[in-house]
Amino acid sequence: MSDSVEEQKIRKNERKIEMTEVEWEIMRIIWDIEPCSAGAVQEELARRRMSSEGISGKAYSTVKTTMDRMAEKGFLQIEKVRNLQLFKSCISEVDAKQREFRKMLKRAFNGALTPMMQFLIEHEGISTDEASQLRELVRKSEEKAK
Amino acid sequence: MSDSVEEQKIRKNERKIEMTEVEWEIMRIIWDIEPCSAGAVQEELARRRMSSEGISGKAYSTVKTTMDRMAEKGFLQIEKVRNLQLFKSCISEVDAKQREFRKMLKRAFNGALTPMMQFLIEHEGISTDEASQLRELVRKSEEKAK
DNA sequence: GAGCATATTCTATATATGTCGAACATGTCA
DNA sequence: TGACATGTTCGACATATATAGAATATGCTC
Repeated sequence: MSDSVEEQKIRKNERKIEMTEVEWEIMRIIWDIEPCSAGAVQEELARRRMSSEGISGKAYSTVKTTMDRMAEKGFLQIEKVRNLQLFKSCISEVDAKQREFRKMLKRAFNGALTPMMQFLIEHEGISTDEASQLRELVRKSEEKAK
Repeated sequence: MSDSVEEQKIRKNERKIEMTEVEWEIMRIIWDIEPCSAGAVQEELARRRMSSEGISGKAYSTVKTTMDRMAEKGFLQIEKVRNLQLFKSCISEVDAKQREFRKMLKRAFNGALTPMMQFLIEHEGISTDEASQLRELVRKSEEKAK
């Protein structure tokens, strides 16, 4: 029994949305320069990759295809101006970070913050500086909560 | 110009190793009951999925295929006993957590801890309880570092 | 030794992702 | 108006992942 087109669409929209590495690279650029064309993103991507890791960029069509797919997934929004397309983000940076963080937390720490913190201190070599900074942050947040 | 088989193998081994969601599910079980057979993992997976999310398990062959691939990737190790295979983990829980955490940190926070902490306090609604617990942890870690 | 239970291997499909070339469209400027 | 620069669309292929049925092997029990 094959599903109807409708059912497939529903499944498609319901499917868990995760950003891949390349998608993150693109999103970061979009957040910086939106609204922008695919070409602009492709160039900026090449620039960043070159300067940060010395690796080559990607072909225009590669970037464009990825961006089109991101639009389908609801990460991006396309606005037509004449025959051009301008891309804008549909999710905020905060939102994306939150999703990424929570995914990690769920996978690796059963969704709980405290065990993660414990882990950080035990295994991630949190520096004294970072620790006191952290303590400061926590103190402030406690104050604010009062 | 196509690559030689050797080159393909090298690329294969060099490729970035990430655990997918299903692989995490399986790894968690392995860490708990290793050394173990694929069948045992499949049964335990069904049990956990049912009790935690009320969703169905997966066919034996699905689990087995995934586990074989995990062995290829170096997550698992197969030990033959007669005609049976016993699986063991090749990476520790700590190691896996570390990888997952760092991947998230790199993607979403440019690899730096402090911005992540800031983010947590601002957006993840760290509770007063968690905050003081955290503060306690930090205090202890500072003492130890002395 | 025949058959059952269990395990392994092989094969196959669908979807996602990464990658890109080629063809086609169109606004601009000499 | 015709060439060029820039964009868009289409199609294609490789690999990864998720999924699972079918065929095959084999140890054990009666």
